[in-house]
Amino acid sequence: MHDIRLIRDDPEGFDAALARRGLEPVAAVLVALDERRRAAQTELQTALARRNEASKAIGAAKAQKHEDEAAALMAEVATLKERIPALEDAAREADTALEANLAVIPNLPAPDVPAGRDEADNVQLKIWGELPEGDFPEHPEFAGPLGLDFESAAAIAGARFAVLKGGLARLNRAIGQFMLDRNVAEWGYTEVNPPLLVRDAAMYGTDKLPKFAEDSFQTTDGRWLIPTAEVSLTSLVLDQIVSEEALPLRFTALTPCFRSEAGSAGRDTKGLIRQHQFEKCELVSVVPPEASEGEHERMTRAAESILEALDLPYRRMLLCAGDMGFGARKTYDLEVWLPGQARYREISSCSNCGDFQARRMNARFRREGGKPEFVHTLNGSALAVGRTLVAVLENYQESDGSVRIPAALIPYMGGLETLTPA
RNA sequence: GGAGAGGUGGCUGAGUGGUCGAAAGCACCGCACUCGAAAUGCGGCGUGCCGGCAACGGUACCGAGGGUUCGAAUCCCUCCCUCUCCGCCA
Repeated sequence: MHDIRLIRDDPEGFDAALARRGLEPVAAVLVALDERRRAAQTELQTALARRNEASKAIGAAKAQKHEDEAAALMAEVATLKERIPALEDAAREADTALEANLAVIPNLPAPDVPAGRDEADNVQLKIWGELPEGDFPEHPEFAGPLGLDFESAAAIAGARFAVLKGGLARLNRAIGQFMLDRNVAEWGYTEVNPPLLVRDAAMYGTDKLPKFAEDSFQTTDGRWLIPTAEVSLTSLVLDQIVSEEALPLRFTALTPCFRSEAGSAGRDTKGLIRQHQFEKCELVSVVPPEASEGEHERMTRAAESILEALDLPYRRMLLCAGDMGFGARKTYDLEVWLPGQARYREISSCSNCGDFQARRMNARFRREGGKPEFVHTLNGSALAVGRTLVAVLENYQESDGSVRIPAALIPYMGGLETLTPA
């Protein structure tokens, strides 16, 4: 959510920043809505002020038994009363219109984010690890005998679900546990076990509503299945004023995530890359404004360090303005090398949202003796478990159909060093 | 699921429909006293929005949304949440 006052002060700058995302100018419309809103509010407040003043006078007149005076004032207020409901409606309507228009405008890109339309304009910032040489099969081609079962999943739940069995199921669990432990022990995040079903307010605050309702699943009682633990974790500060000393807040959670994948029909239909349900280990940081850039680097390093610990080749991409998510002002994507596809695929996305989400959810902090200020929020995956499983399978596969277990995961596998086909 | 109680400022907790943004206490800040501190005394101490260079003024907010009234923290309705007891349940 944007601060209308900033748009009012610099409409050209606002539109210029939106243009870097490839969006049309909207400042003029917003400023006009804001002028209408303020005019309506001022008119309403003037009427209310007179009503309040007269009502007090009525009380005073009655106390002194000046019934004629009271009756005259009551007649005046009666005429005001006819106007006030219409003024209230106008003010509320103008307010709602501005709010609705603001709520669907994405965050502005940070100054150091490159302009661009889509992923073709993203910038590779670093590359890590050695790529394996040769041709390798994709995981669906060899993971069946290891316990990957799409047929059962289709029968039970439909397309874009998977059943993992035996050692593969354990490997998936090992990956998640490993990540969660690292985020806590190495990077100081607080482990959280959050609700997976949330209210509208949590979805709205983390900018999943109103624009992306069709991307998530909703329960019959109106709650939402979280599309990412970012929603639950960031909402821990919803409507809060935290003390400055409490910051930074760093939360991590390993949760299932649910996505309808509306609009991705035909994409990634094979394998575990794009599922309706997957696990992800999420990082969320809540910091003072001046700390968010540094925190963004730190968070991204936390995610990278997991790939390094698993010895998975990856690269870090700086997303261009047009490829960033709705709430982000700057995003790094980590892309892991998948030998089966012979390309890098997104496995983590770390975003600095600035005060964009904080405004939507009214999340603030107070400096010593100061007024409340909006916090900055950040979120990142460290990492997506399902895609990490794919990366491990494809990078650690052997020609005999077995898969070696990365050294860091062996303790989590009860000492098992290799997955062998059934 | 059934029955009941309740949601007031950072916290505790008052509040007969009018002068209530709201007593009092705690916490916090400033000042006085003190060599310093404690204790004590005095003063201050919510947030959003609108207007204003500012001082300041207006308005809204006592869980949320409606309603009654000249006027609502207070009366009425709906919803949300918390707690207690019973039932059910991993």
